[in-house]
Amino acid sequence: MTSSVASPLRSIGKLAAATGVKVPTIRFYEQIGLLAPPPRTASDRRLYDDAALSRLSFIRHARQLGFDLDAIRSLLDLSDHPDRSCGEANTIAERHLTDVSEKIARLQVLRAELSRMTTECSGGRISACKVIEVLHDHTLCAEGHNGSAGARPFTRIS
Amino acid sequence: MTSSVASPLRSIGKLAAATGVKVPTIRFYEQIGLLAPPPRTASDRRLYDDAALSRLSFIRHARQLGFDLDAIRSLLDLSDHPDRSCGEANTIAERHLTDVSEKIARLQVLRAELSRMTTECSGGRISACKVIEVLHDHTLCAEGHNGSAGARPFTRIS
DNA sequence: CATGCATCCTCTAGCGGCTAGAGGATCAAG
DNA sequence: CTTGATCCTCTAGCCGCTAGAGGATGCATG
Repeated sequence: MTSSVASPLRSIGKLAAATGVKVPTIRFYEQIGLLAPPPRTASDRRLYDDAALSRLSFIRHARQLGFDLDAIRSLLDLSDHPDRSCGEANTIAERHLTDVSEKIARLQVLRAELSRMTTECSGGRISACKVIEVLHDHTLCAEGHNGSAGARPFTRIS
Repeated sequence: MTSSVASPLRSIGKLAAATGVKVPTIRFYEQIGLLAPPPRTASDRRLYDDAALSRLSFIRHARQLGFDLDAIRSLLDLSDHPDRSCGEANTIAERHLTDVSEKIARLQVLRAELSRMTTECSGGRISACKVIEVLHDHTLCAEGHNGSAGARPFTRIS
C-alpha cells in the first residue's frame, strides 16, 4: 500500500513560495549541507518532494525561534532518529533559552540607559547634549552596567 | 599658556589596555576611517595622544550601548561640533532606543515559546519530543507570533 | 512557431564588526 | 647578545545570508 501515489515535485521557486524561505537561501542551505542536494531535471533544475518541503519548514521554524544553523543541524539529525532520547534536543533548546534570556537582560539595561540619555537631553547645543556627554564620560552611565574595570573587554549586544 | 605640556604619547598596546579595545580592533577602526591615522615613530609604530584616547573611549562606550559604527561615526562628528544643535544626536539615540525596544519585544516572544517548548518536554523519546514537534508543526506555536501568512519572509532575531 | 519575460543555473563578492594567523621587524629587559 | 613581548602589514575567516553578473531554460501569448 505504500506505492503509486508519488509525492508531487516542485521547483525551487515553488518550494520558496511554500515555505517562505528565499530561493538563494535554499541554495545556500544546500551548499552548507543543511539540505540534501535534490534530484534534478534534464536541464539541471532542482526538484523537491514533500520530504524536502517538510525539512525546510522545520529549518525555517527553527530559524524563527532564533536557533543558529549548527543547532538546527543537530535538531534535524535528532528529528531523523525518533527512537533516541530527547535529552539532547531539550539541552539545545534550553541552552538557547538561556542565551535569549541573557540577551534580553542585557538589552534591558541598554534600553534603560538609552532612555535616560534621550529623555534628559533637553535639545540645546551639542556642548550640553546629554547623549554626547554620556558617551564621553562612561561614569555618567547608571552605575556600571559592566561592573568594575572590565573582566571581559566587551559586552556583546546584538 | 597653551604650550609646553605635551600630551603623553602611547603605543597601540597601551591604548588598548587603557580603553579596553583590542589592538586589532583599533587598527580596524583606523582602516575604516573611524579613527584618524596617528603619527608614527621612525620604525612605523603608531603613537596615540590623549585626544585619540578620548575618541576611542567614546567609541567603546557607544559600542557598549549597542550603536553601530555608522551611528558612531555620526555621533563623533556631532561631538566635534559643539555649537551645533543636538537634535540629530537625539534622533540617533532615539532610533536606537526604538530598535532595542523592538528587539526586546521579539526576544520576549521567543523566550516564551522556548520556555513552553522545554517545560512541556517530558524527556522521553524524540518521537514524543515537544521541542522537535513544535519545530515540525509551526501551528503548535503560541498563536502565530508572526501574524498571518508572512508579509516579510523572516522575523530577524539577533 | 517566434517572441519575450520569468525562472532557473553557477559563480563571486559583499554586509557588519570584528578575529585569527602568517611572516616579519623592532623594542626592552636581563 | 639573547630572548620574548610587542609591533607591523596582509589576507582570510566567522555568521547567515543577500546581491549581482552572465548565461541557459521554461512557459504563455500572439
